Amino acid sequence: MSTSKTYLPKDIEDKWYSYWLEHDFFKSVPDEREPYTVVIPPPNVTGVLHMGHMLNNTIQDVLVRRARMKGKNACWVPGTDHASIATEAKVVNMLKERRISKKDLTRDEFLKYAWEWKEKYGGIILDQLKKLGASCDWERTRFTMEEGLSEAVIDTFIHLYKKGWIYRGIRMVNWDPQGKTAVSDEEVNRKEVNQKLYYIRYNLADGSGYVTIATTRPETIMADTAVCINPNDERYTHLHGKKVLIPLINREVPIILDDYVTMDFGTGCLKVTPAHDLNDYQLGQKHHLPVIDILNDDGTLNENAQILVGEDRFAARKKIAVLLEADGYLEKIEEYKSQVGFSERTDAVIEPKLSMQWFCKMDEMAKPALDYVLKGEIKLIPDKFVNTYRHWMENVHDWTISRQLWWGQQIPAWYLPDGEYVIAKTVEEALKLAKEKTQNLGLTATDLTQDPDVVDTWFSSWLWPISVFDGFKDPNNADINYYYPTNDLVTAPEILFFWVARMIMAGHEFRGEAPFKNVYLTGIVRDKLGRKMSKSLGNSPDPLELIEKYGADGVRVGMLLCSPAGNDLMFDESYCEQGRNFANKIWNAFKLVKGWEADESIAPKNAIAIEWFESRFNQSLAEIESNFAQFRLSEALMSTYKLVWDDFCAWYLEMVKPAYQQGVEKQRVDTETFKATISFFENILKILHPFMPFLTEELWHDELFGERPELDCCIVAQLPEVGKINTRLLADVELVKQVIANVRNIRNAKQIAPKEKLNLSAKVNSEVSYKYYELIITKLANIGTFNFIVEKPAGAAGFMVSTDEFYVPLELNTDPVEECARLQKEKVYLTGFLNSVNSKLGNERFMANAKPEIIEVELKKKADTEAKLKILEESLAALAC
RNA sequence: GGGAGCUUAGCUCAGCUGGUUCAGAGCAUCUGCCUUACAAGCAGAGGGUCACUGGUUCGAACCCAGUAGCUCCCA
Repeated sequence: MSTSKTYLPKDIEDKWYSYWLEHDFFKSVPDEREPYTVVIPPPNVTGVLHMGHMLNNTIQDVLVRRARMKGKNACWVPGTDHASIATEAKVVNMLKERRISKKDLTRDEFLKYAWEWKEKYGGIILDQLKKLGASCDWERTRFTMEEGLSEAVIDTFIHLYKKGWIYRGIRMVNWDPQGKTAVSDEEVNRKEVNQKLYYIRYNLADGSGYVTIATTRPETIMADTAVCINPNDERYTHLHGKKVLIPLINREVPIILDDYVTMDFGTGCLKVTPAHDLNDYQLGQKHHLPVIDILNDDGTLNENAQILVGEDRFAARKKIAVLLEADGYLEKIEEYKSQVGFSERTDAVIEPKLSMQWFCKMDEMAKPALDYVLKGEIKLIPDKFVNTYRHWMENVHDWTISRQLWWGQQIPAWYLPDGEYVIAKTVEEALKLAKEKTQNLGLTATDLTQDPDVVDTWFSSWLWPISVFDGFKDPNNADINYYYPTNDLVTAPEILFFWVARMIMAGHEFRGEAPFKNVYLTGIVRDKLGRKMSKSLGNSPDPLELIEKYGADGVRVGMLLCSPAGNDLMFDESYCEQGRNFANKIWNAFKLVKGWEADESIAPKNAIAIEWFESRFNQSLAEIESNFAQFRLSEALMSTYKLVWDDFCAWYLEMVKPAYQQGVEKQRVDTETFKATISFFENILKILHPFMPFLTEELWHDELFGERPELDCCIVAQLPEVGKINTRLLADVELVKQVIANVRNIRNAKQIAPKEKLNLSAKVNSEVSYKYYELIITKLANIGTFNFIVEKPAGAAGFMVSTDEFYVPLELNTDPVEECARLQKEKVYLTGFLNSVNSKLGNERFMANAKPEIIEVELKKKADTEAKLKILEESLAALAC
């Protein structure tokens, strides 16, 4: 082991990661132990590691490593998501660079390229997770589009279709003209955008005047099939039953009446465009209006528009404004703010579009999925998300599951020449069904065409906790029976509905059981200024560079230090720096102890320090356990941090550390101290391991801890159990620490060097036996002689700890005036405090209502304060001031 | 428009059933130290009208109402 002055993570991280892999420490197979299962939220196969993944996977790894160290059979299943839209877009771009157009390829040719791309670039992210130390069972790595998982998707589709929960229909969908596919409501982000509101005149067909309508989308007027006014609008009664001409193309459309129209918005006249607006579509259905679709799939205008054919919708908007203006149809343009939908995947403006799509009914599945959470069978952490979850589940819409893409599971619907369809897993089965359906025995496979669309990616990831254990293919296999339901799911709140809710639905439908017990929702990683980390802002650090700079352990600690459960975290590199410094602190504490050697001939003298640290350790351990039980990871880490840095390094090691012995290679300490310290250190390594796996594993194997068999590794060490806690000792040592701090303070104030010994006199008025702690006090406060007195000495700097008095005789006499002022100030404070306590105790209603314990506390406050005041008075009298 | 949440030290956050010596932590800051493990360190210190206004209570950071600001979700 190197003895460098600082911890150098680079040398050891790869070494130990490989060691763990080679010895199958991450591997899990069912056995008699209790399982602990986590399935990774599968990152996009196209993805690269970002800060959100870092946080998410650090948390999962801490939980998994802890479970492993608690003797559970820990299984963390990794994998990736095929991410239809994102991946297909990447492949299309790759092809573009090679001057190949998707249009010129057959489906099979395209998929060949896509798989090629996936093999080459996909899954980089999983290798990156290894750098972080993720202890996934890599042999279980799954991919949502691999054969078995795709089969599960198809079976699920058929199952739900047979139940009548999947149907086909013409609906207004959210169309992404860039991805050229429908997307679900959940994949549409609404943003407020500054728009223009165009006021356009429509001439009445009979030439008797005109009406003015207001619209943000003038390019769609050619798709209008009516103008609508509110029947109660008195301004327009003269228009009832009339017709108007659409400007520029002069097509005649009726004026219809409906109280849907808001009279005070715009002009009170609404253009009705059923093909390009959801509300207009509903209005059109009600009034039996025709539907004229003037847009192509890519957002350009088609022949139905008659003018501006081939122009993009936004270019057309500008151009038509010019045309309308030129012909005198444009009355005015106003600035207007409104919500516009953007595609989550491509950020293109969503176009409402009528199309034939597949839908999955949600209402029946939502009910039981809601119950799991409301009844507490699934816990959401933090629980504030329960409300959000309920709200969504009670207002759930049917799920648009078809996507006009090739990368994904192709919908198992087969169309017959007459437009009818059958749902079947294979073309053979489809043919059989088709023959039954049509009674036409002459049908052949070539008469059937499979639906070209694929299902939404979430339609495969909602099966993830089941499908990774092959629970569809083989519903009774050993893995699924052992690992399902999983324990904890760690994910981002933004996919609570996309993914978490639907997994619960699928879990209930296909296993009759919730897929997990706890859902830990992490915050969003933001920068110091609270902005979301994003590529375009360039405010996201590269996680791998951070690991390079601060070590994986440092970064893990940094992530957790700033991640309160459920709140967004304002990430800053300085947290990683703190993590690195912590690693270094541990490294150096280790170096200190490694420089020691047990010597039988030295009499043990640190029994008190040892007993104290043992109690302190157990106290912290209890705290850490309770924090973990409540998923307060950040606080569990902080308790650990303080235990190690403050209690172990700053106090314990300083208490027991031998004075420097010159001329020896190793510093000699008594055997008892040596053994205790090593055992403490080993326990500290254990509780640190889930947070800092690499450093702890490295130190674990040092010869200081003795010879270890090959498989005796920190990663599988069993966490210590909470042992006995001597609370009296802990309380006493707190007082002892105060004595030491006060002496140090006097040193500081009087500019006395730490090396110079001081004398200390104690006038003990309480029950505390300071004699017992003499060694600790003299060592840590660097005291020459420590004696006990009954009379206050003259010319000494004094301080009080609880009701005990301490004096440090100084060569330079203390200034009596200064001392007097200090005591007076103290007296004023204590008198005020006593008054407030007395008034409380004198209050009849307090005495009548407060709990007895509280009254007791107040009485003790009173007694203590009175005792202190008495001592103060004596001191003041002695100083004659 | 509907709903949820937040506001405590310069920053990030704890503060559990209203009650433990005038509200805690980490970081940052200030002062002094290169003290034979660690300057990525050590010792010590300072820093708060618990967003605001009112109410309930013997007692409020905590409960209630209102106000302001911020965040998120849904339409």
